Amino acid sequence: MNLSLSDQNMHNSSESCIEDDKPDVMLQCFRRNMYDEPLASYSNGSIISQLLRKTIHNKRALDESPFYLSSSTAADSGQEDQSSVSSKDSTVEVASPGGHISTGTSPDGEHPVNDHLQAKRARVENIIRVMAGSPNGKQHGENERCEAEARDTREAYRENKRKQRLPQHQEHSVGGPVSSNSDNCGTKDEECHKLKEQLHSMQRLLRQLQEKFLQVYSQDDSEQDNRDEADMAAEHDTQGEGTESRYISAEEDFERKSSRGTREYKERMKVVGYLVHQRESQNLQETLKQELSRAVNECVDRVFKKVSSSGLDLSPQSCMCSSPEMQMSVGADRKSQQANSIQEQPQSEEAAFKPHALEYYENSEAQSPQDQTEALSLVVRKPAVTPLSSVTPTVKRPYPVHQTPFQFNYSTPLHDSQILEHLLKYGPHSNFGGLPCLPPSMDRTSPDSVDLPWDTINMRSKVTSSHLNHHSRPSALGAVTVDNLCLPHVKIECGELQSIAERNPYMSLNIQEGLTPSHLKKAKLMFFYTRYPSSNVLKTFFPDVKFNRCITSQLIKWFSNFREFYYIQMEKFARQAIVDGISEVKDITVGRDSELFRALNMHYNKANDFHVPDRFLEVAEITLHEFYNAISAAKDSDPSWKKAIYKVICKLDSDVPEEFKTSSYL
DNA sequence: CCTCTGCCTG
DNA sequence: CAGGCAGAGG
Repeated sequence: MNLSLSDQNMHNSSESCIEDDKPDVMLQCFRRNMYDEPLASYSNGSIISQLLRKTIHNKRALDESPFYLSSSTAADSGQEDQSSVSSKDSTVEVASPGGHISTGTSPDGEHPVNDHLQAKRARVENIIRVMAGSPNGKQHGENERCEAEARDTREAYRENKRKQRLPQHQEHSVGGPVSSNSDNCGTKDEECHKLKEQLHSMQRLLRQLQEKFLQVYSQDDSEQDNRDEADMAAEHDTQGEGTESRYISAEEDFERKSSRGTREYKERMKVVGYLVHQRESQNLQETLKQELSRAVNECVDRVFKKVSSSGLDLSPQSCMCSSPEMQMSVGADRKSQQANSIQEQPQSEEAAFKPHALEYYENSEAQSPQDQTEALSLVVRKPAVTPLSSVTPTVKRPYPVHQTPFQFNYSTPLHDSQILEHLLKYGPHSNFGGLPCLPPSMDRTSPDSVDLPWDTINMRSKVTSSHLNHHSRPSALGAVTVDNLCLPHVKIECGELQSIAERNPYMSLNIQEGLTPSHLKKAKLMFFYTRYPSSNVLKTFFPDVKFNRCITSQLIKWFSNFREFYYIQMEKFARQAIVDGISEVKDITVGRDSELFRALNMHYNKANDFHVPDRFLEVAEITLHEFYNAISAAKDSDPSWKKAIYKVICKLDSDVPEEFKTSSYL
């Protein structure tokens, strides 16, 4: 966004770049001049250049975003909005030359190629060294030294660019002659080896930084939540208007929660992320985490603001947000992603990934759900977007299973990336298994020992089941992963979520035009409670469905079909009982081991991960008795003999648990 | 009339 | 499961 004049000039002038004519010529030139040539001279140049090429790709994606322009992108562009990084630590400086550092002007462009190569090489080395040099962010001396070195290399870089654009434009740049430093010594092989080692150490560092960062943040945020509220309010007052400032303040808010060292980690990780090819995905993760945390912070603020103004109740109970399952969809995504990263070609995915995350922020403030069409079409194949308010923000996925209830399978460890993926696709507030409602103490208990606040529903511990864990057991993994995400321990009531979802196009997308397999599964489970749900009940329990005549009748039809199957089974088993010579109705019972129950369970609860309420067994037994009696009494000769039974059964409906009302209950 | 239901069929 | 149909009920 804040392209300075000189920056634009750079773009323009670089259009004369020999090899490329694309809009991103500068990048192209940048790449070729800064990286490819010199690195190609190394034996492992291909690796590095590949890495750097990916950096360019990244940058391109980021270039479209104001958020990254202010910080991350500056590293490569050599230009930056000073104000946007003024609060950041020196680490950034390494990558962000700023406008005031003296740069060598070299209109003549007569530098020997050797100096060139060395300068470029030095730059890469410096950046790497900076990253590896002080992982704890306390070796300031080292930092400064690196900065000095980096400044030199930056100068080389600038000079390089200038060489391309200056033949015509005699830029009035300030600065002295370049000191193309070549502090390196040794052969190219040594260089190569050094680089390799540095790369490895950087990888390790990145991991450490990630961990530390997460720790620090998750520790801090709980303590600072209250203070941050006030801070945020003040900040909003003092800072400029507009969404952008909002987000900036959110970022600062986010950063305030981190220690200074952590901030340095973050900055370093940004830089490293652009350099280290192998850590590409991790870098993406980090970036996404930051952005997501920002988003969550903002949402929290909104919620609290609204709460404080409306005096709403934030009781955790009212927010039994269940976990939407992602199931195979996400699994597939995940797999493909992993496969991609293995094949080292995740660019396309990233390209489709980051921009969306950004759009999410860009649009979250002003855009109405209806306006959001383009951006999401990439993430979501289903174009239909309806503004219906929904309790649980979920985004439509490119899968027929819409609503993507997010499933945490115990047998499947979740990675941050998966959570992030979910967050990105379904919004920060798509439940991670009712996270907000559960006490932190439950978070890390063993999944099997978790006692969930479910009265009527108890999950059967079918760990191996890859199917729906319909009813969550939400917290165990969900909360943990959220912790790892450094997300604040948000306690958001569903109503608040809804209001957020209403305002946030990205989160209101889970409202579906039509019914999906998830809805069908939910309906089947509901059948355990009610055989004859009224349309009102259906509307109540499918809040994420945009009801119309067609949808309603379809849902009703479902239950009609359920009943049909149910009664067929009843009749079948009743007749079987008669055939078996059972003479007493009392001898007919329906237990969980009975064949009848198995048949029914197989139909309505195929995954067998839902604990069927005892009441359903009672009703089934009663129904079976009714059929037995009727058949025994030869009433089945009457064409409408079943109707009497229906009348009895329809009175046995019980209330569907409130938990089913959660839109993404499954 | 509309809604809901059940039955039949594919 | 969904579509079509007919019938009951408001």
